[in-house]
Amino acid sequence: MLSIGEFSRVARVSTRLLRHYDQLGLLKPATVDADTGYRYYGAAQLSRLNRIFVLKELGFELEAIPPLLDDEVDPESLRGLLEERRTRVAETIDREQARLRHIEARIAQLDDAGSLVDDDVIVRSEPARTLFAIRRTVRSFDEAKVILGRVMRAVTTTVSKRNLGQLAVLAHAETFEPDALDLEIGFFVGDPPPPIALDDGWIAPRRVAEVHTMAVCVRTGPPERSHVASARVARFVEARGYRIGAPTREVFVAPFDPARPESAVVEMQFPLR
Amino acid sequence: MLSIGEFSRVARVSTRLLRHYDQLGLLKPATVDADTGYRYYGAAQLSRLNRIFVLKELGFELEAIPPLLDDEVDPESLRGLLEERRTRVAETIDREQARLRHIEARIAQLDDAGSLVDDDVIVRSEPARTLFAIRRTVRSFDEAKVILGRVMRAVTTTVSKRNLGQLAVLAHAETFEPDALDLEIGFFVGDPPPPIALDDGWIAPRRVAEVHTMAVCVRTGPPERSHVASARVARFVEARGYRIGAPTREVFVAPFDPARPESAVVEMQFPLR
DNA sequence: CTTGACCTTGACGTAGCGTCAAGCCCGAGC
DNA sequence: GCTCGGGCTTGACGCTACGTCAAGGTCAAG
Repeated sequence: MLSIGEFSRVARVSTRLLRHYDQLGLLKPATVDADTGYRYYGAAQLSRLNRIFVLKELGFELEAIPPLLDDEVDPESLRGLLEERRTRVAETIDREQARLRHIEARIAQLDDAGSLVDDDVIVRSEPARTLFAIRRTVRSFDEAKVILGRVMRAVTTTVSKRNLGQLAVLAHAETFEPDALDLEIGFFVGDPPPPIALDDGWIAPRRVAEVHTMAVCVRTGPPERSHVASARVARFVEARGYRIGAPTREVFVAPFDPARPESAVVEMQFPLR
Repeated sequence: MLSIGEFSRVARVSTRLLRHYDQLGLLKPATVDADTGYRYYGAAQLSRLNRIFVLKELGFELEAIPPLLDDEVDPESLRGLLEERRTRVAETIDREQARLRHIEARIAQLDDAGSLVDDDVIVRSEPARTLFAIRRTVRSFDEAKVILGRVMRAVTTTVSKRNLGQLAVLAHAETFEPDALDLEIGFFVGDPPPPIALDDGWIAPRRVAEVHTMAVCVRTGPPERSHVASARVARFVEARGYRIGAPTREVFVAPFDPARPESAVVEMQFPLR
C-alpha cells in the first residue's frame, strides 16, 4: 500500500488530483483508514489512473469516463463517442486556425499601417428575416432620402410598434454606380403586414434569406459617408481573402431622425463569399 | 438611447453579456437612470462592442481588453502581445491535432480489434534523475533476479530511507537477446551515495538524462511477462508512427518482495523517437 | 519523545457568461 | 388614468478540472 503522497509521486500527479478523482469516484483508494481518513492506494491502481489519462487525452470529460473504464459501453457506442469527439476536435482546430489567420492579418496590418485601423469589423451570420420595403433605382442619395422619408411616414403610421423592426436599406448592385442606385428601402418586421401603395410602387413584405458570413461595421453620419466604412470593410475583407457580395445592407441602429442625418448610426452589412 | 434589451437585439448579444461587460468596465452604458438603475446605451456604442469582439476573437482575455480599446498600448507592445497570442494559438493547434491523431488511432484500433486493447499506455516526459545501480550482462532472468536481490540488500542497508527512490532495471540492448541481457540494476536516489562494492562490480551513482517522450504502461507479475506489456506498447507506438529507443526501464511501483514476484507491479518505460 | 513532514476536510478562485429567482418598472392599449 | 404583460434590476449559483491556501490531526525517523 502506498500513501497518497507516495502514489502521487510514482504517478507524477498532484495529491489534489487524486483526492479529486476519489471524490468523483474515478479512482477510489484501495483502502481508507476508518480512523484517520488516510487514503492508501494499491500499486496496481496506477494502471487505472493511466487509463483515465488516456481517455482524458482523447477529450472525454471526467464525468463520462467511469462507464468507459468499467467496460459498460459496447464497441459501437464507443465508436460513436469517438467519432463525436473527432468532429468536435476538428471543429476546434478549424476555429483556432481561423483565429491564427486573424492574428497574423492583424500583425501584418500593424507592420503596414502602424495601428489596427479596421478594428471594428466583425464577421457573423444573419438569420432569415422579413423585410417590408420598396425597391427603386435612384440617381442620388438625396433622392433616396426622399423615398426614405415617405416610407418612414407610411410604415410607422400603419405597422404596430412592436411588429416594427429596424429601418434598412439594401443596395442590390454588384458594382457601385453613384447615379443609378438599385435600392430597397424599408423596415424589418416580425409578421408580414399588408402591402402599402406609394405614388410609384408598393411597400411589400418579402423574406430575405439567411446570410452565413456577413461582415459588419458601424458608421456614424449620413449615407454620403458610407464609403469610409466601406473602405474599412474592403481592407478587412481583402486581407482575409474573401470577396464582397450583394446585396449590401445599411441597418439603422437608432430610430432615424431625417432632420439630423449627421447623427445617424448605421450598421453596414456586407455578405461575404 | 436604447434600453439594454433593444441594444442587445441590434447587437445580437444577450443582456447578460452587456451587464457583465458593464460590471467589468468594458462597456458602460451611456447613461444609467439614477432612480431605477436602468441602463441606456447610445447607438454609437455598438462600435465599441464590435471592437471588443474583435479583440476577443484574437484570443485576448476580457481583462486585457480595456487598455487595448482605450489606445493605452503602443504599437510595439501591441505587436508583442499579438505575437504572444500567435504562439499560444499555434500551440493549441498542435495539441489539438495530436489529440485528433490519438482519436483516429483509437477508432482504427476499434475497427481492427473490436476494443481498446492498449488502453493504459500513456506518453509523458521523464525528468533527469540520479540512478544508483550496477551494470551487468546476464544470461537469464533468474540470474538478473539474483543480482537484484544482492543490490536490494546492499542498498537498503546503506542508503537512508528518505534518500531512496524506486527500484529500477534499465535494459540497454537495442535488440532483445534473451541470453545476453545488458542490464543496469539499482535504485533511483535523491543525493548520490558513495559507491558500494559487490563481488563482481560496483553499485555507483550516475545521472540519467531527461527523456522527453516516454511511453509508459503498468505490468503486474514477474519479468518473464514483460513481453505482454511490451507488445501493448509496441502496438501503441507502431500505430502512432514512433519507434522505441533504448534504454527501456522497468520501475517498481511498490517495494519489491522477491518472495512473491507474481505480485510485482512494474512501470515499463520506453523512450520514443 | 520530538519535530518536521504528511495527511485530512473545507473553501475559494478560475473565464465568461447562462440561467434562475425575487421583486420593481415601463409603456401600449383601453 | 389604469392595467397588465413584458422588461429591468441585483444577487446568486453553475460550469471544468483541478490549484492553492488554511486550520488542524497523524506519522515516523532520529
